[in-house]
Amino acid sequence: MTTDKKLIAAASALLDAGGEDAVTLRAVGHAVGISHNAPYKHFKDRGALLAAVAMVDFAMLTDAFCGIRQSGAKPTTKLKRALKTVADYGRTHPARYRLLFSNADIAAQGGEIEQAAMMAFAEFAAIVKECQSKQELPDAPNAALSGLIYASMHGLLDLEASGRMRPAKGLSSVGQSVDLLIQLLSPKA
Amino acid sequence: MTTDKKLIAAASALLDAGGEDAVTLRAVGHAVGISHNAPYKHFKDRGALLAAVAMVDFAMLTDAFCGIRQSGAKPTTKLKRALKTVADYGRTHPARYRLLFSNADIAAQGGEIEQAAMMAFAEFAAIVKECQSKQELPDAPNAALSGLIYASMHGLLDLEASGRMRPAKGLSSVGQSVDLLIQLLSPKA
DNA sequence: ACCTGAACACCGTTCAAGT
DNA sequence: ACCTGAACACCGTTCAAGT
Repeated sequence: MTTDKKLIAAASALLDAGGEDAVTLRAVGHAVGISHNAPYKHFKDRGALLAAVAMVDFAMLTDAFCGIRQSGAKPTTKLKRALKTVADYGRTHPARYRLLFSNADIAAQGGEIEQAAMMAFAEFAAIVKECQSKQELPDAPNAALSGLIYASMHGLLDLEASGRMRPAKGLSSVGQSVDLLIQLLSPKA
Repeated sequence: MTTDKKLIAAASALLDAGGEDAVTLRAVGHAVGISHNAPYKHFKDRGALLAAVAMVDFAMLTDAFCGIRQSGAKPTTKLKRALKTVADYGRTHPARYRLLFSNADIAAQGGEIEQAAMMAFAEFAAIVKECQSKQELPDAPNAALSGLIYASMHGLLDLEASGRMRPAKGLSSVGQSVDLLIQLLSPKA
């Protein structure tokens, strides 16, 4: 494995283990067995290394969505699976999820990262479109509806991750809330 | 004004001016005219100072929601106004908004801050309940529906603030997306 | 009670120097 | 081309000392 890949893998592992603050260049360098400033020969700065982690994960999500879309399941099942994929990823790797969907510095780097994000969204939107074709979701503009559904999912996950989904709020779980949303959005239900 | 209040005001201003990273105890102390470690006599640590800022803002949102609820407007108008209040606050003070709704460390402090958050949510839920009573929103459990609507709003705002609401995604604006949500949720529309 | 200055253990980043 | 060690300008936090 090249040093670049090793650095990305180390940063990814540190994100899972201790959150974004744990990803210091000193810790990353130490994990790979090089000095704390050697990463600068592979990435412009700390932000670029984190963006590289995000790139890998966006590609993974795109693949996952694509696999679900090409499966033989019925549209709403595909949608629920796609949303569950996101929820599982967000819960298992909260710091990495935030990198992809909540970190302004990452998005500000534009270019490759923005394209990777748009590819993942396009796959998601394609699944939503299938639901719309089968009249299982309303006839709103596909991008707007897909964005709204994704944003709802994101809001639920972010509130949960930051400890704001208290049972007292009636938000017993992200899964239940998503199911409620899809049910309420279903035409004529 | 007591030193405590001055520190909170200074931290709040620094959040608006330069984001969370700009709120260093050195900068806060300097703004108030004391040394960089004097704040420790008023707040346990940097996190407690930020939590105090969040407390003030939660109370402000609670008041705003309460005022809207007691107005003579029709329920859906109240709901839209409440959501617009949140959107305006989130856009004008993004760093402070994140403190209230995205910062895990703040929520983890529990106690007072959690209670302040729940009071704001209760006011919001009361407005949603009025909409439900007038059959303008579906007959789902109030807390679950309120949480879902708020989470959607939060997801839209967070994605926008972090630079992920590209027009290409069909999410031309948070306002339009919120309107779409309320329209789609309206029974028999 | 409230504040100060020095100090400690960290950061990201830069740079001269090595191979 | 890739790496190292020292250095710089920051942090949050602690502590002894002052009033």
